[in-house]
Amino acid sequence: MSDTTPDTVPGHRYTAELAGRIENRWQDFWEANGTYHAPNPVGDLATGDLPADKLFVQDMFPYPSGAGLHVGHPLGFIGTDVYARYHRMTGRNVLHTMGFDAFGLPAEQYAVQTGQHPRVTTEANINTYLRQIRRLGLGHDERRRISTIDPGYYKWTQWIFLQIFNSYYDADAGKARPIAELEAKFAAAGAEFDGKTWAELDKAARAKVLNEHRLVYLSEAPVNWAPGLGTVVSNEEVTADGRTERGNMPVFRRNLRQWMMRITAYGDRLIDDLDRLDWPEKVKSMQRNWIGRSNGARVTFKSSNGHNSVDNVDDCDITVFTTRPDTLFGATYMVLAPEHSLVEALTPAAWPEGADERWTGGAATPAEAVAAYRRAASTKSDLERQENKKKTGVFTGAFAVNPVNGEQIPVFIADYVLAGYGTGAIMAVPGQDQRDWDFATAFGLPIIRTVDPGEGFDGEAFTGDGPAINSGFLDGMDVEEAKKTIIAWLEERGAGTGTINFKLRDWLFSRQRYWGEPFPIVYDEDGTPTAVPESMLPVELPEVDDYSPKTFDPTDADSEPSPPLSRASEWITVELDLGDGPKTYRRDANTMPNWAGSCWYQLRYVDPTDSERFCEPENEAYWLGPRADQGPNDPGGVDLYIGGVEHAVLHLLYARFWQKVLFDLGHVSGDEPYRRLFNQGYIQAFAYTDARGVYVPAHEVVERDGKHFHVDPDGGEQEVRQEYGKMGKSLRNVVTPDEMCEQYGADTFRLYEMSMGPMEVSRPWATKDVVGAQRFLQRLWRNLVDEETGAPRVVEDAPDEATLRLLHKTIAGVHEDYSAMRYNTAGAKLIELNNHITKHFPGGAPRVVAEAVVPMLAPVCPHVAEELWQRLGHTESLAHGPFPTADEAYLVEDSVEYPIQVNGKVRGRVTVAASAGQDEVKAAALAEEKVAALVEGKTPKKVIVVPGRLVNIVL
RNA sequence: GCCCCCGUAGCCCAACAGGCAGAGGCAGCCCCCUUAAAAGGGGUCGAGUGCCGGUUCGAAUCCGGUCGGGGGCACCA
Repeated sequence: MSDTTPDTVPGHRYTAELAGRIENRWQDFWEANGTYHAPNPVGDLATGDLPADKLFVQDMFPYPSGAGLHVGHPLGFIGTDVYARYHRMTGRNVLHTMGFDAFGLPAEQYAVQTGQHPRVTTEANINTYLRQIRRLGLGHDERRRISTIDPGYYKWTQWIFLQIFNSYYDADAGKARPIAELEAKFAAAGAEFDGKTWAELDKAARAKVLNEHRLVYLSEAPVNWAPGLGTVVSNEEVTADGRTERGNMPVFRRNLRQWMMRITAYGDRLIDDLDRLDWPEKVKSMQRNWIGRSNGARVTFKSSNGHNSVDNVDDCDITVFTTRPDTLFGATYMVLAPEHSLVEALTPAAWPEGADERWTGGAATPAEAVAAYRRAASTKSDLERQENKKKTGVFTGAFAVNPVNGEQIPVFIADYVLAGYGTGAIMAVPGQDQRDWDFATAFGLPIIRTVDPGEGFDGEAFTGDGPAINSGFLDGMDVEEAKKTIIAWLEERGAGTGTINFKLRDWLFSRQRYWGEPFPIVYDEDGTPTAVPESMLPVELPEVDDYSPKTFDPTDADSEPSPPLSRASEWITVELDLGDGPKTYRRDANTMPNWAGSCWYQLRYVDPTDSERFCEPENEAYWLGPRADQGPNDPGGVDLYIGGVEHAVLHLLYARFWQKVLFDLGHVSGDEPYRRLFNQGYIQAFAYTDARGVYVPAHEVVERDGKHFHVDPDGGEQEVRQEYGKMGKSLRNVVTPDEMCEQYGADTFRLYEMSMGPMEVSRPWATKDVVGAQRFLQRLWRNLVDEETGAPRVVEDAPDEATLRLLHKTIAGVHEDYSAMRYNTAGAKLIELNNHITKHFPGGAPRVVAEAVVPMLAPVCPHVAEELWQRLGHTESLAHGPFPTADEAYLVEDSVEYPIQVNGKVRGRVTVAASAGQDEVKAAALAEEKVAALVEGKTPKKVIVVPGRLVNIVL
């Protein structure tokens, strides 16, 4: 390291130590001068001229974790910064900043452990984070920093919640509307609700009706209950193996009264509008997959059973969703999910005559069999239910009527049918569905093929296309035609309808935690939820003694959530006058999920100080509105949004949903939040385990002959095993940006990260490679500054033609690379140019070259670029340019060297004037010595001249 | 099981739209500087593009198959 031999290093060499001084100085300068302040059209931040050409660049909202940053975290931040700086230098008004998504579980859990208020630890973490990112020289508009835990911010999160609460989805118009309009419609149209008109309903009854239509509503549906966390979580937060994404706790389906957001109303638009977005295909397909739209039909099967146990016989009809209504003639039995609400009503008192032993599970009555099966299913976690692919189930004792042929078919319950998808019930067609085939085989149920699988088919269920058979009036039709025909037939008879089904379910929006936004909702004595008036926002979090929700044994499925806010007795009851005079209300004790704050933060970045509105319309339209230059279908949104792919369905789906509601209600001008999305790759790292499987510090490992050895500080050495993956404390392979800044400087670190590969690619961290970036900056520095004296060493003479050509080629290439986020190749071009300077100008760089190369370096290495710019004699910061432009005159070559291929192999080269026509090139190629020898009087079959590229002679 | 992405020097990566496989960095090697060493300087070596086949005058690039790696979804009716 440089500090070991200070006496031999020239005083003005670009060492880590000098870089550190330069970086500090410029960070202070930028901050003091508001260098990165981007003016708004109106309001507090309307400072300075407003360029028409703007760019909004955004990083995904970071959570300020207590662990601090490792070198992987800033990759995306530096990428957006380079992009922002490049565009700022070319004259655009660039909005780039960073705030914090600061509510969340880790801070709360830490608070529970230490007894410290989560705000205290969160704010400390934010300060650490800010210190770390400041050191990297990110050009953020500091005035726009926001934090979701700030009451000035979450006031508006609550306000948006109320907008959604006070809306319904008008399916005919295909958009959200104020709930007041629906109320007026109900009042005017004389609509009836259980035989009463709107006017006849009392307040609570009206509220109940409206609750059924609101975009945020209270629901009693089954939710994901995680006893180990003491809270419910959304479907998106449950992993495929039925555990919580955070905390890895088992999740159980429980009927609990919870807030839901009606995101399903937007299913079509959320899918269709993906086509208008400039997003990675991968993310789009993940969203399509998650939303899971499928076309099919709902078909109702009448059931005459159940009247033994329940009075209302009509209620026993079973509606199923199917994507294959064409196979209805092959439906030989039905299956309900064990949790299906009709199960009890359907179940008769006794088994029908001769019920199969396999069907009854050996139980004396259907009720016993059903109860036993339901009990068994409910104690299984989702994972267990999925793992066991062997079909289980039990007969309910009931039958239903197949509407196409009047056949009585048995009704089962089985856990291979999911309660939450479709109607929670299916018609089983074993001939065309493998799952049904498996079940039918296990239970001895009939199998009827309704699609001809063709000669020689020896499989089980046939899911392909073919002519319908055994299907009455459908026989002979292909699947597509049969579907159309049967849907029309069903609709005519009122037995079914063509329909679209979504896998997407409504968004469970309440959590039983402390550290989140309180709901701006109170309940009256009837338990009717009412919005807190806007004037009373924000509803602030109360101080409490105990931040933890009541948690339970993680496997205790029967436990009940008990949110911490419910114990804040002072806060929970409140006296309000909501129009009926002062009354006592009870506050909602839930908090919003972590995703709430990040659903709309781009809007607040735009107008962070506005106290009247969440965002002024002029500012919103300028930064986020649709733009004519983006084509006719432009949805608007952030111009470049960079983050990891892990938020593909959670945050990105929720944020799109909120944006669409705000758009429908006229609060914003664009209907998508993020026009262009880009997923950066991850920085990964090697980790090493010794013979015991214990991780050893990665920096103490050396490689020899493809083997890895851990060199103990005491001198011992042992072979270790290499793993590749994440960087993390427990893997003992963390490298921090702070260390890199200390050892090399922030500019070197930035340059190294950007040159490791293209932005989207994941790559391994290699500390030993960082020195390459440092050497380049040292060489560049040395070409412009005398290492002994610190004086500039540029020469005023005009450079030669070849140098100018290279310079302008570099300028043109660097422009392209920066716009395409190919920072690795931009860096390589600058190194190439610098190598040229080193070789040809030992006395110092020509000024014209120096004054171009420094600004070109600035987006990646802003500090050293500012420093060099100043030393070249400039007094203005480089942040807003100038950025050099290429002179076309130097880009066109006078002459071109053509490689000459004979039968595809290069055999020689000729140099001809760039203006030469194809015939001249051809003639020159054939005249070339080695080529002529090969051709030797033969007449070539073909001579291909690719202008500017090569010549290929085919013999 | 289904879907998507990626395989180029020892390593990380370039190669516009099919047209000379190499821009850049690390490591290696040689030389210079140095009493010496180093993350100081200069230079140099290095792969025929995972594998098989096809299309083409010409393939890293397009197509089919195959192997390897990564990711997403997964009883969604």
